[in-house]
Amino acid sequence: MGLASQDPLPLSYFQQSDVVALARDLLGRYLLTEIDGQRTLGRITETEAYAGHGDKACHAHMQRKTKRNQIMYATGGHAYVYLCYGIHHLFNIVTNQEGEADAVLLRAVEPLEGTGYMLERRGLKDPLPRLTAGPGNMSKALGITTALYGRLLDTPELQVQAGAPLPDEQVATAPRVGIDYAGEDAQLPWRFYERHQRYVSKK
DNA sequence: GTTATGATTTACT
DNA sequence: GTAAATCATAACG
Repeated sequence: MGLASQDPLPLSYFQQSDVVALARDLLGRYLLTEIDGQRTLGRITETEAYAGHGDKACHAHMQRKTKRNQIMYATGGHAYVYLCYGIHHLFNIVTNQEGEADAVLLRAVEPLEGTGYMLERRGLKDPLPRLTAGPGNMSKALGITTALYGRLLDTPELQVQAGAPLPDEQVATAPRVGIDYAGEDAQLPWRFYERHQRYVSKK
């Protein structure tokens, strides 16, 4: 099995102030989970940036603070997981400093390790793209649920490793998905994904 | 207390 | 193309 193990990126990485740049930079890096003793590793292929109070698509728009989104106001490096449509556990990484409610939504990974666990969790026989493409599918494959709400991303259970950042020519941008209610902010090109990659939710 | 709804996915016409 | 699934949270009264 294993690729050589890597150290997790330090929490300071997630405390950068430019959430859009960070969403782009996360492409190509490795997301590791070890839930219930099941180790899975995926290469990040799709992300979206949510820019705190000034972003109409963000749960923290206009400084909105609720029980659900309060962790967005913590320091970068916390996990923000919430249940969407009563079914899907969507996984975000909180970024920036305390008081700045920015986050990056992780939407897809390419399976690298523990694919058997991912297939079992998803009820699939083959590693079709939908195994880990799409935020709900990705979380389910990696065992991420709201039980991880507020967890720091520097533990054996949940971490991001350096991986191999993507060169610009392999990065595509697009408007974010499923936020038509956000008016003009729905047009912002804050979705990032790897070109020519099958483990991506939409072209 | 009651109601509306969603940063989605899947199945079906 | 449309619709159902499914429920914790948020908004409202």
